[in-house]
Amino acid sequence: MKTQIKEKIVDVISKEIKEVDSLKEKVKIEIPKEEKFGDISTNVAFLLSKPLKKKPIEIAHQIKSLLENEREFEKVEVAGGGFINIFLSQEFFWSFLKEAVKEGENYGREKTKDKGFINIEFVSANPTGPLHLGHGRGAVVGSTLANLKDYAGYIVEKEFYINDAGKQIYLLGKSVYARFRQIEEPDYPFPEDGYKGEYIKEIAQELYHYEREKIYSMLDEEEAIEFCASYAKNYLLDEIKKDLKDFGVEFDIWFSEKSLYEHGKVDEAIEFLQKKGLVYEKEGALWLKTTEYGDDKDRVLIKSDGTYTYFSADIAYHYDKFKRGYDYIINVWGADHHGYFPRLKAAVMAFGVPEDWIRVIFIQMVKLFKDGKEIKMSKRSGEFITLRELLKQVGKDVVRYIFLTKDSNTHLNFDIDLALKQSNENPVYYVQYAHARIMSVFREAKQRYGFDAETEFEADLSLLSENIERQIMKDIAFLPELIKEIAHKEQPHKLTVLSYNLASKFHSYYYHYKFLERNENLMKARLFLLKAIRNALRTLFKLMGITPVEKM
RNA sequence: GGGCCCGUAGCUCAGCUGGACAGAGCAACGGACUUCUAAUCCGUAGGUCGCAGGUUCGAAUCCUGCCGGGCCCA
Repeated sequence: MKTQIKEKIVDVISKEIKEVDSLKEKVKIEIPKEEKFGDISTNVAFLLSKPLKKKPIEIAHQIKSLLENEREFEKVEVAGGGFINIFLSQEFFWSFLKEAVKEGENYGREKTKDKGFINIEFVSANPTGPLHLGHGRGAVVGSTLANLKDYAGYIVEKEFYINDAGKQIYLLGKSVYARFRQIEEPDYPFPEDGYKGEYIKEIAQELYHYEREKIYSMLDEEEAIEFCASYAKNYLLDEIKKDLKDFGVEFDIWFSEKSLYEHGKVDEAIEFLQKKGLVYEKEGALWLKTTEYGDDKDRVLIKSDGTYTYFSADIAYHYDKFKRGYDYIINVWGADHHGYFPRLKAAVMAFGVPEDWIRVIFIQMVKLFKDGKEIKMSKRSGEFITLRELLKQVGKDVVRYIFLTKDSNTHLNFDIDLALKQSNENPVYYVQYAHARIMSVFREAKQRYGFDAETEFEADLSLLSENIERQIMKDIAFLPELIKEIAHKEQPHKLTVLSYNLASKFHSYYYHYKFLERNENLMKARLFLLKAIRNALRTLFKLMGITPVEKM
């Protein structure tokens, strides 16, 4: 809608002021914070100031007289040294209102998926333990971003990369095996750097129960460790999948690192780069010329002992993604990996894709607070609060919403006590309450008047003449565009702001006006508006993965 | 030593592809329930946008230096 209006404005101006065409890119259409500045404002006059060698305010007045004749614009004003503020006509908003009522939780959603084919990889936790809060944050950001891109017309694949081939998995096997042996021989040594969490003992117990004979009959200890590793990995992966599902996160692809080796994908990728002349040998190792693509030094693919580096596996993984034909890919990583990005990007660019084909969203740390104190977390020592525990304590909606309130690039302090409070310190309830209240009004309308707001009905929208009603209509009209902007800029955290603002306007509306009026036409008109609000809220909730509760 | 992120109201943070007096929530203070759910609403107060320069008609926003906190690498 903003783009439509921009076209319109530029078009009208260019009839008299040709210079505007070349500035089109820089023309900004904004939705002013303050009502008195209109529904839409633009900075064109400032931009034209230089080429026309006139004061912005003079140009603004000239433009005003041009725009005033357009019927979409009810009123045009000049203010603040050259801003042009435009008030849109009320009829303009009605079509959006009707659309919101008609389309439910898919209000404004792009109907054709022609924007592109993309992949978003997130969480990708090692299957060596339960998910912690950092993973949770990544899961929320990743899944919400996927929802946003989907809304905006992309075909999105969500992917989880399973690191099931490295040292960690071996160590996991060793740890489980040691706990297993300790059941009969309490003195059996536990590996010094092993995983100390209680869950290791649980897995060992399970193995002892079902596979005791089998493991003890294995002659080679390494074989037993490998068996334990594989068992534990599957066990933990199942747990991870379950946790994610309960958290409202599902994946399309579970990609195994191990499978890369098993299917010779690493060699395949290296060969591909070799043919491009980007690989060389030095000091017995095989190197990739990542410096050709902006990395600060070349990187090893195969070490002098003949083993692959983790980097080469990652290249193979991304080579696989490259061949799948995505328009671009997004990786959601913990911020501690930022140093790794330049070399991966370089390697990926070596395949022949543009720089922005691969994007990374970094997730900063989550610090957990309880009773005003920080709870330090460490996987090795086994001391941490898992995502599961947090979900059990606080609930999915609260965790998702709070994880979304901040830009993923800033540290997040998660205060458990605050999250547990069912009070106005907790914004999730505020937003959900708005939805519940509307549902309550609908129930009441049915009971009192036998009026079912869920069925299709007509309403005289001209009766929605209160100021707050106009404001709400405006919010609803602009919502789809704002969501798409958020999708484009990859800023899922802004969804919370949109939902909070809409809820806030509704709460105010609720307090000041009655919806179940004796005047049937007025009632219908207001219920129509309420239905649009409810659907707009549902649209936002769906994107954020929050439940639209009917009663609170 | 090098790199990345952050520093905005008492607290938690928006705003940062430059624009209208710097915003919100919570906390504080004062008001509003015979009403469709007060998990709500209405109002008051609160800020040298870390510091110093620079670019610009205009800087929280861009550039440089410094200070403070975090993370990664060596």
